[in-house]
Amino acid sequence: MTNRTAENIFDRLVDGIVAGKMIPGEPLAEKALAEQFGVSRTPVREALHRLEQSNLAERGSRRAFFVREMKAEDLAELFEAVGEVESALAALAAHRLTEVERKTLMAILEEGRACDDPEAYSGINKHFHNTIKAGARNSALAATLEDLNLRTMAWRAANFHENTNRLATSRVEHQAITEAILAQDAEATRSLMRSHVAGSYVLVADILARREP
Amino acid sequence: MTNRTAENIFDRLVDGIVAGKMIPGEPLAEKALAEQFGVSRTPVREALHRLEQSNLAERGSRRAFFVREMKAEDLAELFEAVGEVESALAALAAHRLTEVERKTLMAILEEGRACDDPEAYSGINKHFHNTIKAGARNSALAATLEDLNLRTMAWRAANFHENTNRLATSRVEHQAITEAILAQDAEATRSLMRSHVAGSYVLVADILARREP
DNA sequence: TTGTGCGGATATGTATACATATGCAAGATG
DNA sequence: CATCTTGCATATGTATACATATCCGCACAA
Repeated sequence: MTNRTAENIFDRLVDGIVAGKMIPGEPLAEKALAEQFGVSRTPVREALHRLEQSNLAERGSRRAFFVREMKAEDLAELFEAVGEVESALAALAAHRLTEVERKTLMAILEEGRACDDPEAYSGINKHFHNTIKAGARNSALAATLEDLNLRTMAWRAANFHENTNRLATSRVEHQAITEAILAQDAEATRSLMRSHVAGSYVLVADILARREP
Repeated sequence: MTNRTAENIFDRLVDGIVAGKMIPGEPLAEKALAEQFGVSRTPVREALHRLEQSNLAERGSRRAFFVREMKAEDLAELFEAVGEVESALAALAAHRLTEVERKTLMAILEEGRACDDPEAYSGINKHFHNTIKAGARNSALAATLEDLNLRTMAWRAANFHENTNRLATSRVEHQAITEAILAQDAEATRSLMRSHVAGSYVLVADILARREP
């Protein structure tokens, strides 16, 4: 009786969209998806509604769902929002990190220094941001960030693969953020984190500019 | 063929929870609600899922929905999150408000000065915050704030009715925030807005402390 | 008396049938 | 020939029937 089917459909749809297999603007018809996944329309409906609330799908006329179009403008807003929320979390973390987490952060920096593979570094990067997010001790804000990040993930992924230059920059910025956190300088932390996220957006903007000239 | 039924159920459930008519911890059984509203389980299911995503309901064992319990700790996190997001929006608005919006803001202050009725002031307060939210030109962040606010609304409402003292304080703080925005001082705006939201929380914390001693 | 296990009751998950609204196309009419 | 109207096709919204898992109570045994 578990909700596994609907959850499963949702996850598969998210994967499809995030991986870019489902093109923005593509219609998400209940019947077609139900047939494709071999289930009835009911769990598909549920998954689509969750997609809408996650802002990965939107509704057009006839109440039909579509993969959400991402205009350059929307993406810029999204990254700005991520920057604001993540920097707020980091500022809180500056005063709230436990000793264990501080050591974790330093260990992550060390690990990052020894890593030249963009793929592997992506994991280290996640660990870094997750540690800060957890250290802020605010689950409401953390959940908010996760929501926002879900929508930028596709772009971040595309980004890291194309650009190894970003790796070195990221390393330096992580270093600076860590230092500010360890110094419990909330305002510096906030400002550095905001720039860090904005920096990761610049590349995305480039990709976007090349796609829609 | 509109989605009116499910939407309607959702709104009514939100109202019920926000108005405090549905007690936290109270089970939300599909069948019972369906009978209560005179519809089938299908739209009720949809409404409950939306409630869950809005964090107004949660699931227990047996996958049943309950009105979400709000511990003092959770509420504190929530208000902190609201403060961070709303202050971020205000900081952005400091540089992005249109001339029309600036004048609106000043008009709202004027209106607030002439208002001693807490009920009416609540509307003016909303208008003030909405103007800033809109002026930030970031719909993703604005939507985030709305999500968070939905969950604090019940407490804010309870609050304003009990305390007329808060009205004068709010007026002064709005004045200060407006001045910072008009001066395009993003950092001052951010800091003032954060305190403003935190201040509105203090009263909620008092109510909470009296309820759970 | 207490603990374990089985079975019924019940609530949720899924499938399907039916209702209804929207869009498109074809035909009639000016 | 253009435009409006009408009807059908199709997709979503809702209701209901069926499947299945969880919980509770009762009985039986240690």
